[in-house]
Amino acid sequence: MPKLGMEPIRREALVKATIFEIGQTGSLDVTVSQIAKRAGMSSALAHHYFGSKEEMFLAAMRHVMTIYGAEVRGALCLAQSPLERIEAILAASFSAANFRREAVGAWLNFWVLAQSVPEAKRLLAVYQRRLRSNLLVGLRPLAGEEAEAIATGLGALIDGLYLREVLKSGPPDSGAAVSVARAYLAAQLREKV
Amino acid sequence: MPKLGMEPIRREALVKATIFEIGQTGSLDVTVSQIAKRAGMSSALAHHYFGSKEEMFLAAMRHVMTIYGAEVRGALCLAQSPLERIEAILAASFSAANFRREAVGAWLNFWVLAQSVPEAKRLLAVYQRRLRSNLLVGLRPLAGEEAEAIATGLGALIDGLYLREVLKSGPPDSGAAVSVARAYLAAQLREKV
DNA sequence: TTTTTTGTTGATTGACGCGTCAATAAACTT
DNA sequence: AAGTTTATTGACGCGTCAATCAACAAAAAA
Repeated sequence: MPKLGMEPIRREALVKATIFEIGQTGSLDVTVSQIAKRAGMSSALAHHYFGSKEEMFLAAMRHVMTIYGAEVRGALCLAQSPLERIEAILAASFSAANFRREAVGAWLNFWVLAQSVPEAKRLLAVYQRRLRSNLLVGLRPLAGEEAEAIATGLGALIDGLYLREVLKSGPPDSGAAVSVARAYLAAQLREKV
Repeated sequence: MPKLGMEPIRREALVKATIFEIGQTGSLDVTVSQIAKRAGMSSALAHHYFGSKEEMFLAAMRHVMTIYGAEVRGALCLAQSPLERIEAILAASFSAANFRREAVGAWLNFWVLAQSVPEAKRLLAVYQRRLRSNLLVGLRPLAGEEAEAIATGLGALIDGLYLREVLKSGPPDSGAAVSVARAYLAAQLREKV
């Protein structure tokens, strides 16, 4: 009994199922049938809405990055000072949400995907530019001309800390990651004076 | 025309071919036939020497990490001072060898593999402990008790910088990566005084 | 010399996956 | 009422792939 206007619903369900299955498997080795089943439809329908599996992956990637972007924006709008802005970004980057199996699987696999799929690389570049720009808004009042260099380091440090927390055995410790990032920042800023 | 003592030769050829193909494809989506062909033998022989594809991946991973370990050791034995030790590690981490397609593909995909294959996770943990320990030898004379914390940050920063250099479009700039790491170090050490 | 061990492969198996297509049916349009 | 668009799926073609096996070749051991 086909109801009209299913497209957005189906697409969203497929995107979420894609992310879930990637997280579950830990790799991009998921079948369209798996995804479709999880989303409650036939694989043919999945192909109807997204032309190919790759399109599903890219849509999932956009979704993950959109969510992360929204989290950061949400945290930023409460920030009152430059330092609070940076703290907000750190908190969002190491939030529990980002350490869920699905998010972890998504990020790690998107890094891999970026190697062979230009569009995936483009999306990652967008994410990095946004993060950098957000950091700079907070850093410029604190560090002036050195803000650029500090932002470069801090951005990389965030990714590296994330990677470490995610790959170590045992539950990730976001507090520790934030502390290290804070220490980096403190050292770089103190140098200013 | 079977010659004796082929096992080590075949295994090495397969390991190198595995790394090459992963780098070429940019993913773990390589077939045993591809690998075997590249290594100049039939896929059946590949299965004969390694029981399964996963074993090939793990052997390849060990190989990549062994190479990297050797590079670091080689650079370290020339180091005369604590600071030179750290510089040596940085140079090795961002060496041209590590930015080859094959090395990049290997590292990124091993991070993904670690999600689902415990042995892969274990190997990565070994690598991280070794890096940390190497850093500490250099850091302790310079930073005393704070060495541990600095090593944690520096280790993560190295991974993060590597990731950034690798994922950006255009050729990687190892000089830039080393500069950022050096700046981090300088800031953390100056704080001491 | 016979036997065993080691090296090697073509062919095969059994399974699985992506993407397509024809067919069905409900909802809108005219 | 007839036609069009949207939603939906079962079946399937065509290809792929990991792993196995039987069989053959050459060196080593007995």
